[in-house]
Amino acid sequence: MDWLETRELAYFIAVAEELHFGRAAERLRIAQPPLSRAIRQLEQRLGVELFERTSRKVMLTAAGEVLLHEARKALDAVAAAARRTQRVAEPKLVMVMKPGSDGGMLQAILDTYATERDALPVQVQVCAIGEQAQILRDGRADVAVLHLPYDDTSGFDVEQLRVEGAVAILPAGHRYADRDRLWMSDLEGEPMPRWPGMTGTGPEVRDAAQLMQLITLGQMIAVLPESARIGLREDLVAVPVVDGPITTIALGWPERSSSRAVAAFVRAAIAVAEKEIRLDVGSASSARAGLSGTPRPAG
Amino acid sequence: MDWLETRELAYFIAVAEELHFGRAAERLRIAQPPLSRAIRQLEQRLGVELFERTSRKVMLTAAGEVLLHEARKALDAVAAAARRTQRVAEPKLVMVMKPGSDGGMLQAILDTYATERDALPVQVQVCAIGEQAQILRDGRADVAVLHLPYDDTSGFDVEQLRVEGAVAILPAGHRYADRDRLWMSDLEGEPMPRWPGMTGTGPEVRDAAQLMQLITLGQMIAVLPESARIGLREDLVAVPVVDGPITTIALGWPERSSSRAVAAFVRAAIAVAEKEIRLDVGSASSARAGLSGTPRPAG
DNA sequence: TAAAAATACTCCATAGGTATTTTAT
DNA sequence: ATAAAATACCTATGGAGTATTTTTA
Repeated sequence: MDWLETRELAYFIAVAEELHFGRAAERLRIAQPPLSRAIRQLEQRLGVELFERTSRKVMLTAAGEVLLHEARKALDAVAAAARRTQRVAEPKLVMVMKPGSDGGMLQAILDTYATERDALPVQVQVCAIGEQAQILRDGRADVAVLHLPYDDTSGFDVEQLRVEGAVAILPAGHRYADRDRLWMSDLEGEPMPRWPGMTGTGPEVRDAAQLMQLITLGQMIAVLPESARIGLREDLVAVPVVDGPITTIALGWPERSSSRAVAAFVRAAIAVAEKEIRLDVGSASSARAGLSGTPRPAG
Repeated sequence: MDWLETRELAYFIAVAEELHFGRAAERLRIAQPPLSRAIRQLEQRLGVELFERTSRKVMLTAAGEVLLHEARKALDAVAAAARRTQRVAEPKLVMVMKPGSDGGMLQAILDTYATERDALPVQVQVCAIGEQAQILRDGRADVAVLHLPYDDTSGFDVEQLRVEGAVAILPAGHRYADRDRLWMSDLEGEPMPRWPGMTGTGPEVRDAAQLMQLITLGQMIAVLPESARIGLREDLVAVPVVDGPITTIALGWPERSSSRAVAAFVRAAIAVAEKEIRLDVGSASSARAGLSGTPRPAG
């Protein structure tokens, strides 16, 4: 054999993440000695030291860091291969999004899609913030609603749907609640949420409901894309932030996809987004830009 | 185990490509029966039929087509994991390009790169036409010079370096050899080369030297990016084709790369390309466009 | 009837387990 | 002294080989 086996990569990742052979073995539900041997063997096969180990501490070498990175990508691809193959049997399109991230376009997209010739039943899967990319990468979903530049789009083809400005979400009684617009500088010093996986200060927030709760309680405020207005609790207000971050709502799908169903979904989404913009011409609150240059799926 | 093994995917690909268990087994250097069993087992594990087989013919099912596509991506990723890990030990940057595809910028890029703090020794690997993407994908190279829209960039991050117009390469005695410019319509009916992997008519051509030879012999002409002028044989002439295809010379590297060396190389290439354009302002023969919007490697 | 895949069986390489030793803090 | 990795040794799963049967064009 001249190839690395999936099992070896999975074992390596477990050890690299735990930095402890015993715990990693437990996680893998095997005993510690075979794991030690497997890693040694992997190192010999690659001709490279992956860990520096003493009896007290396990550390990744530079080569180990690279393999951790690459092995994750490889295992994602292997998992995706299995999932996407199995999904052929039960034809449906799985779309993943975080709650409320569709800017109110989803219903129209689904309706338009349903009229397409290549349409399949759509299963909308709602996930936690920041999870979409991983779910798309390992084959659990076929399409994702992404927010640029926040979500990592590498490895995906992407089509931008809409560009949104920012609004500040404030408790109704906030001193800025009556303002008709704000600047970022107005908000300096206000506590802001920290999303999972992001670094920074402030309390970590897992989802929007949690965030809104904290804002209501006066613990923090947040600057969000303007579509956060949709379905806002009545004890909160949204004030445009003129120089706030611009967000792009986009659709992502696996690179080099050959799925007609995905292609049809993307077409439907673009049609809806373009229709919206046409209705919206002249409004300062919404604009569409930078749409070309992204390849669409084949078919 | 709940994951597919690399071996199973490799076996599957062999059968899917040969559509014949005996030949596939030979290629894999194993006997036919274990291969049949392995594929059956894979089908059972996935719960999906991958082949329709009779004793006379083997055909891929729809699910099989999907798996072939996905398994190739997955095995590329596994191979890349091994190669990139091993390469940490012998630190160098491998750059892959097809001959003459650098538009004359390479020397300057290498010189600029050498002055960067994160620079490593560079090994320039010259490959056949259309091979760059695969070599980058399976980890044999760290960076590639690509020609858009001809090379498939999916799975890579890309930075555009220069946009080029087209020239027709003609034998010195050709009836258009003295023209100072041409239109595509002038060239209708002329025999043109067919590149490997591309469909179309005309004799297949593997590399530029071969192509130039055939043009010299009056067997064909070619429309190429204008940098093909560099080092042109003296028995050939290049005439601008006003409405010919526009080519972009770009640098590609693995998505989500975290290599400082790659990042430095990309910086150097961009610096050189931008300097060239500054020198070139006002010239009609060269322009740079659409540079932004592509992420650069981290680090 | 013949080419090719599937079955039957046998064997052995190796993944994995248990008991123990070594090592570095 | 002790936590944790490595080593020694054993077991058994399952991958691969040979011989044979089944299938269908």
